[in-house]
Amino acid sequence: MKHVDMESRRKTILGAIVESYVDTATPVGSRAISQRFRYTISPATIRNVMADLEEMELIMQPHTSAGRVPTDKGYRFYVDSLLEPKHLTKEEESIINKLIHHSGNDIEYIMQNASKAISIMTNVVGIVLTPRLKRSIFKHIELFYIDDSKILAVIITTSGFVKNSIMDLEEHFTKQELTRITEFLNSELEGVFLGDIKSYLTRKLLEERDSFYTFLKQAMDILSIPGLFKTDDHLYFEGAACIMAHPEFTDVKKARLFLGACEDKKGLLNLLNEDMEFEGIKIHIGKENINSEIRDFSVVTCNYKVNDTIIGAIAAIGPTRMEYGKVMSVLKYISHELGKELENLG
Amino acid sequence: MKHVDMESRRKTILGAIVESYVDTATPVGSRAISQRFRYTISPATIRNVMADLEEMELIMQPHTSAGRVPTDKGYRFYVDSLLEPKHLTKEEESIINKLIHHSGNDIEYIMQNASKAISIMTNVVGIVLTPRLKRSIFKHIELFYIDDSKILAVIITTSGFVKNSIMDLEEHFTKQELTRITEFLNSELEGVFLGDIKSYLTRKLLEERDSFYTFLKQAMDILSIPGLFKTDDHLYFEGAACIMAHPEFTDVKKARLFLGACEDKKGLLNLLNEDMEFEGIKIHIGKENINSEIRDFSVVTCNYKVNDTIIGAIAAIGPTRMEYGKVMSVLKYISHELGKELENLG
DNA sequence: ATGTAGCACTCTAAGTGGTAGAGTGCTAAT
DNA sequence: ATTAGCACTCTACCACTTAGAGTGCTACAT
Repeated sequence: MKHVDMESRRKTILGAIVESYVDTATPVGSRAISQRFRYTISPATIRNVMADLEEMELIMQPHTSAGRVPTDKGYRFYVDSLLEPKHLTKEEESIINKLIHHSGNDIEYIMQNASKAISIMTNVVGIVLTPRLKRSIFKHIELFYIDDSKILAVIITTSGFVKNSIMDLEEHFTKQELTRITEFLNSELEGVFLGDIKSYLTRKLLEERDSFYTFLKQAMDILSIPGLFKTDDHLYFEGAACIMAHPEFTDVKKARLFLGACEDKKGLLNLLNEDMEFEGIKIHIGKENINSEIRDFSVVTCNYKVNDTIIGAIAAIGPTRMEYGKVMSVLKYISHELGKELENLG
Repeated sequence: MKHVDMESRRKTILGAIVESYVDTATPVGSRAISQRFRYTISPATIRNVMADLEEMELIMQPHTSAGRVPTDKGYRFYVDSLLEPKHLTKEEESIINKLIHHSGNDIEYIMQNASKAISIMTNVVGIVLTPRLKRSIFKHIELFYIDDSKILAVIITTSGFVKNSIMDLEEHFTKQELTRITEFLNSELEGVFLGDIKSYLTRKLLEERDSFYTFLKQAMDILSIPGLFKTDDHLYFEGAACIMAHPEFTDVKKARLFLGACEDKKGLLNLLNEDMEFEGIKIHIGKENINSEIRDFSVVTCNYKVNDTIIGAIAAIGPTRMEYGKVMSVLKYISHELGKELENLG
């Protein structure tokens, strides 16, 4: 038998174990792995390597005389060192394109179809986070007088999102004042991130201490209305029904836990908001998740951009036993297409 | 033993069977019912009645020597003839109030909490349909010039909802024209239902064939942009995790079916939109549902109103074995509170 | 040293048989 | 009309057995 670097063989075998387990969902035994290598390595040898891997806590046995199952740590190693990017086929890409690019101009519908696309392609639950307004760039604002105590503010971003919000004000503004404030804000804020507007104006306020002051103050009062820059923190979910086909959910308790994890909107929202900051794919495997609801499952996230600005995130959540490679490439592709579609909207 | 009208005793016993089954989820036997009546009726008598009820297809046996289970028809009879309105306790009302009235000004959040309230109070999945724009009354419109080919339209309704939509137009409008059209629409459309605007203007168009014609035509062109009056058809769901505690879902297949039913947004949307037309509670039990996805489950719906106009619907979906009385009163109460909350927003 | 065959051992999953108990329908008595 | 009694049926559960998959260890081959 060829002399192979031990370290590298361990890796290969770990990879084989992970892939086989992901595929079959049954603990994988030495024979099965040996077969995978066309019997170029005997089961006995593989058993030895497996014992090592088990010592390293990369795999474990559900019980004596069962095959091995990857641990969270095992998946982590696999994902970090062994995962090869998996390319989507033309057919797969075309399914995704159909879902994302033929959804009309309705953002709701696009988001829903994007999450559906994730779910269909990966067989786990797809999640899409609506574009974060704070990450969008100011283009235009209009303030309308509705009645004595109410103003409607409409903000348009460069990427074409529109946010409006009705505000109760104790202060009374005349139409002229509103027009002046509108004009001022439009000339002043062009190109500023919505999330930065407050600090931007505050800085301005400190610089200019002359007659301009009260005016600027008025503008700020209006803009500081809570909820004006708040995106509707909406998560789109798809695929809960089909994920129940996975053997891990034959036990209804696990199913409940999983649905609980999906309904923990706050936890997922936090995770997505955090991950969004960084470019590309992020993977959270089982106990790596801080959030207790999710600790039995894995979440893969990916941001999406509009005009090169990170503006939102998509994700997949499922059992730790998932096709990480496939999920990664699907998310990458979908985030890209979703970004393009949103650019066209704007 | 007292002589009791046969027909009425059948009813009483059917009621007892339904209630017992709803309560325990196990087929109910003659002994159990007899006990329910403090043994004033013997098990043997009850068996006779049960045989009758079975002949009438109101109850059935899962297998010989099991107790009886209500059929869809049985539930229907129960709901139509036996159900007594169940009042909510002060505590229950206060839980609901907390969820609905302390959600701030964020509609998203209110809707989500309303569906959560349904789910928590009834132990089945709660659904809330966003307010239908078409059922809202026009208050105000503003058209802005964004750039050469784009206009932003913002419509405000009397109930305080705001809808905006960016429109690509081939025709070019000057600012003056836009202002004139805006003014025209605002004076003309006050008090008209958004859903009626098109037919309203068309009628107008037929009446007035003079110089006004082109002007009116322009206005219509703008308003006929698809999606302008389209509500985001959004359904809020809550409670999928907790519903899995029901014994009907120990079989994962049933769980899958149920989640499938919940993900059939179109079907549910249709159902809610239809039911919305009629005042009050509507109940769809099992096979009464046309939609195949839902035929194993029951849906209870209730519209909600803002300023006496029906504007949306809420619902509960769960196994046919559900506490119909409780669900009805919870939906009634929540629809009322939700309406009030939305009025306050406007 | 490294790899492999053989073997005893362990544990699960699946099948079998037997029993208790819940529930029924029927009949005869009140 | 109602009910007590009884034979009958079916399930759920338990104990038991067995086949098979998989392991770890040891001794042997390279």
